[in-house]
Amino acid sequence: MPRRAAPEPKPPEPSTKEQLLTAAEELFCKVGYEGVSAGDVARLAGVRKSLVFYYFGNMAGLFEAVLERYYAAHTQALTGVLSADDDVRTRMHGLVDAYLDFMASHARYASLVQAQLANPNLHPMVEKNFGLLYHLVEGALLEVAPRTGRAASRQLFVTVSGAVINWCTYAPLLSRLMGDDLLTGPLLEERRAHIHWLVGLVLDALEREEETAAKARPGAKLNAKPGAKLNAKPNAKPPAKPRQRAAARR
Amino acid sequence: MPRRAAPEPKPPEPSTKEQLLTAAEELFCKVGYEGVSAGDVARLAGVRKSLVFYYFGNMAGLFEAVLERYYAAHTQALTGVLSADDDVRTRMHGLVDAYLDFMASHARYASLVQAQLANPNLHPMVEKNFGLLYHLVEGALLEVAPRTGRAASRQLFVTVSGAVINWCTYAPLLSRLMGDDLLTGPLLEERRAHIHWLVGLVLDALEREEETAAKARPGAKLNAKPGAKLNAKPNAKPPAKPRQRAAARR
DNA sequence: GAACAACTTGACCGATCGGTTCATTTATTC
DNA sequence: GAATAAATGAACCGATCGGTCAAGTTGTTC
Repeated sequence: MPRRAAPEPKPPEPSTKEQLLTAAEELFCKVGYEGVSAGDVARLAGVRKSLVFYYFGNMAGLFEAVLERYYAAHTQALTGVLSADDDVRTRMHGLVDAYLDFMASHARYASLVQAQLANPNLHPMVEKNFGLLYHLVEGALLEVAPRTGRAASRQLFVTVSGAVINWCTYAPLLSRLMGDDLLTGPLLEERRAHIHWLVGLVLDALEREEETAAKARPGAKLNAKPGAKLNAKPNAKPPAKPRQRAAARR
Repeated sequence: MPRRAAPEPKPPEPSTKEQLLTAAEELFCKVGYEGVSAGDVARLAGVRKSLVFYYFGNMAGLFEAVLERYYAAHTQALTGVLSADDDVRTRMHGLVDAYLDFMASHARYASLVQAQLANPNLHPMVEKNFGLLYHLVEGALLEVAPRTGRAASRQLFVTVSGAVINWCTYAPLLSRLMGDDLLTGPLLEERRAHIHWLVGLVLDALEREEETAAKARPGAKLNAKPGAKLNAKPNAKPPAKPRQRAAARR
């Protein structure tokens, strides 16, 4: 049986380690960290249980390796959009597209991560990556949203990220209620349109509130962030640019 | 040691069964269904492990009993608001208040339920209760929202329910990032105001779309739901009535 | 082909798991 | 206070858990 492919460049067969990672990924996503045994993982990978400990030391090491693999893809999927120098509106719509595409294609992870986020003593790697995402997005939102109040940037973060991730975590259940798959085809596109619509409504309202606040304030007051302007038309469709990746998928 | 209070009306001390239920509730919420052993539950309740099986048969029975207890409170918390004959706007704002109050005070459950919802082979009791909530809320939303499209009632359901529940499931992590508790005090009230604001934005937009659609359609077209009107002023603050419970808390 | 490292196997360990069994205690009823 | 049923404690079971270990196989390098 072929089971090795260390430095040979020709046959890129998955190594035993990768097979274990893939099997662990599937099981962790299906039943959570607890509830998965080393024997389960090894059986699904078609190897012996002891190899789990040979490659990863213990179950926690295996879990970390799976998380590491996931967050590498996760970070790579979002960094481009978040670091672009477009205006906030474009960046937000781009983030929605990138985040939704990534979560829809890694839907099983969504449940795993959300279960971890709810865990009171969660893994430091999860906390680190979530905090990174939080500060990036909330920081971008601060350009157009106040720090506190009903439209606070932290509130928008939870709402928008939840709008993306909950669609994916509820997918197995909702697909049964709606009679079609939520993560591909028209229902995913409907979700995409919904979140873009919602983000547009919110940004429009923020722009209106900023305008009335500017009208009420005579001179140059020092409280609000200066020059924070949305440079796209109110509730216009998201610019065509970030849609290209979305159109490629599906 | 006092450990029984079957038909005696005088001392309402918690029975052993109730002590086990409470202990199980706490542990299930903390580490999920998997990851909790019968010995753990019994130890926390201060009784022997065999009593778990004496009262509940097996671990699955214990889990069902905990879920049953939870969904009874959950249903009772929402039925009043959902069955009221107020207009849709009032019902939606009332639902937000009731749901947010319930989830904030049962925050540990939020994680448990969300982890269950993400489970591909979830418990029938969870599916039943979620489906019930879905059909109730989505049905109410159908009075003002279309069945499909970017503003579909099903889309609004996921967005709004996620806006409530994610605040509670992310609470342990976000509280660390924000430096204050998310589930009590000003941050909870900020969340409440945010969701009400968001719901107002959405209902206003739906009203506007309905108006322009009615203008574009000359006679009495047969496609849309007739007489579906929001009978409150656009983006007015939610009526004072449903706030009383919210004001009573904290 | 000897030496070596990387990889793999299968047997094994103590601990804990869900669950059972049974004797004992407790409260209730007559 | 005897009888009875509910409630409880303690020991126990087979299975499985995470993890270890020594021996074996395989490919690489001289």
